Amino acid sequence: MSAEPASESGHPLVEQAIEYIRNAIEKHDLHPGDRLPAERELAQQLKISRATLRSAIGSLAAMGVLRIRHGVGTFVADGPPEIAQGSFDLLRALHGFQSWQMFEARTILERSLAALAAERGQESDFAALSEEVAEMYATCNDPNEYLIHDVLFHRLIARASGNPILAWLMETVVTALYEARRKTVEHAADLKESAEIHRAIYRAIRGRNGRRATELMEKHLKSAETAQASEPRGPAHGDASAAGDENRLGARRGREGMRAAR
Amino acid sequence: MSAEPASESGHPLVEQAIEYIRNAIEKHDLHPGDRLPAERELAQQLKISRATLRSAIGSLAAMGVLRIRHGVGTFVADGPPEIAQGSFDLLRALHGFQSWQMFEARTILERSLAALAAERGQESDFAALSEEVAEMYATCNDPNEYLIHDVLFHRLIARASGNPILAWLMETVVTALYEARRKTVEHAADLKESAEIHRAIYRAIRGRNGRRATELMEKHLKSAETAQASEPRGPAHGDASAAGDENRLGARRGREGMRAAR
DNA sequence: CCCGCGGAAGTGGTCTGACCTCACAGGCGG
DNA sequence: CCGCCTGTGAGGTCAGACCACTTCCGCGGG
Repeated sequence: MSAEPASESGHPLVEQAIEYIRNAIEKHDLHPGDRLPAERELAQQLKISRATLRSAIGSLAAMGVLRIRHGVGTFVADGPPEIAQGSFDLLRALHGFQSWQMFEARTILERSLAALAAERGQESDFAALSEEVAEMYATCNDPNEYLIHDVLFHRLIARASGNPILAWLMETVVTALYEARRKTVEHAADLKESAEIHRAIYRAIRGRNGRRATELMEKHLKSAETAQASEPRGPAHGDASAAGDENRLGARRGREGMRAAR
Repeated sequence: MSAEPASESGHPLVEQAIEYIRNAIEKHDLHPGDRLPAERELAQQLKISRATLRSAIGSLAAMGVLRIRHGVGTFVADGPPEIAQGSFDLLRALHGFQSWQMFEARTILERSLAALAAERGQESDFAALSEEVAEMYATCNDPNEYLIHDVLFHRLIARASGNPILAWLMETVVTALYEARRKTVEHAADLKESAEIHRAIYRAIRGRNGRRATELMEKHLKSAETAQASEPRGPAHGDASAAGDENRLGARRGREGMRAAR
């Protein structure tokens, strides 16, 4: 191992460019949501070709640090640290992550998240949680709709935990399971029962009973894993065309105007 | 209305290219360590320009899926999933991850890792662990050397846990703490004591005493955090609002700072 | 007066094809 | 036999042109 002196004027030009933007962000010259100068302009400023700058921007975008919008501009990522999901998928393929391993990781994370939420959750968190539970009861006849609230519920717990890092890790793992989950939920016999458990978890958290919240969460995920494991699991599924709706929850990032706290 | 640019599937060309490589990997047409065709060649195969292909490769490299070696070629990443490290650093800067949050995340992960290692570790794992402990004792007078074995020790536990996903998550978090850790260890008064704890953890794991391993690991990380926190280091940004609310939900409008530092 | 369509402006996306740098391997001379 | 040296082929950078997408503003019709 070495020290990677590539900090300032490293050799690869593209790395210098990355470093430049990186510094601008770390130095708070750029904040989440800000727009970068146009490529042509920035390239001229940095005295590098647009192609090179483009590589740098592309890499940062791949890392989830920047968000590029064709015809609009390049922005510093803000909102939910929804990142590296593609990365995780690839890693799974490369290193052969197993399904049970993902569930295990998820369980460990969510278990802790639940405990922390019980410990540090605010009233506002509880209120939001409660609302999601209600939504789940209301949609147990609509698997797809139900799943949305399910995901939201877990995400709210993560937020209530007060630890964005853990929340991010969970999100990363969960995202990889999302696809499969959608299929599982389709066949799920009783979403009603699932809603019950979520409600129990909610109550444990609101009651600041960390231990119980942990246990319930473990139980919940355990059954979820079992349910999914029993699925016939289609191997290849080239995903061809079908209905590629690609519904990414909460990914939409608008400007201040929108958003209904619903 | 003459001839369609022949863009059938996906939208952005670069994404198509990524998808192509991605599929090749997921379909096991490419395995870790393999070398991709030369850029010029591959570009011609995919019927896209080299620049576009280059973007795709760059993104995948940024995600840690590919490794580029100037003058040699582009390879599919193999070995240790050392990835997205830069990503995490940036995220930290972007979302203001706190030090205690990183420690908390790390503790939760390592605690579980230790328990799993105690449960599923193989003799070979124990042997390696034992060896690292010995090395730690042998190097307690050389902080930098000691740290290496320290890291190795934790990594071995992660491996012994049998869950590469958790191991990867831990690695991601730990990497971000590495820099700071190196400084902490410099001032560490008694690495001897630290070695003792590691040994205790090792014994608990080998004895398949998951609970004890968990407790010891927690204790160990707790003291590590304390040690680091006591460091004078830290500009201690007196960032206004001291009230416990680091969550900035306030929308920020298109500012556009950042000019060339020449 | 209001609505809507169309074009201008600006930004990212792609292409071309040339040239540079770096690694590596093999040849030639010492 | 060793070592410099050059050739080959890979990635890295560059320049400038053109395409595609968004947004916005103004003109004309309702």
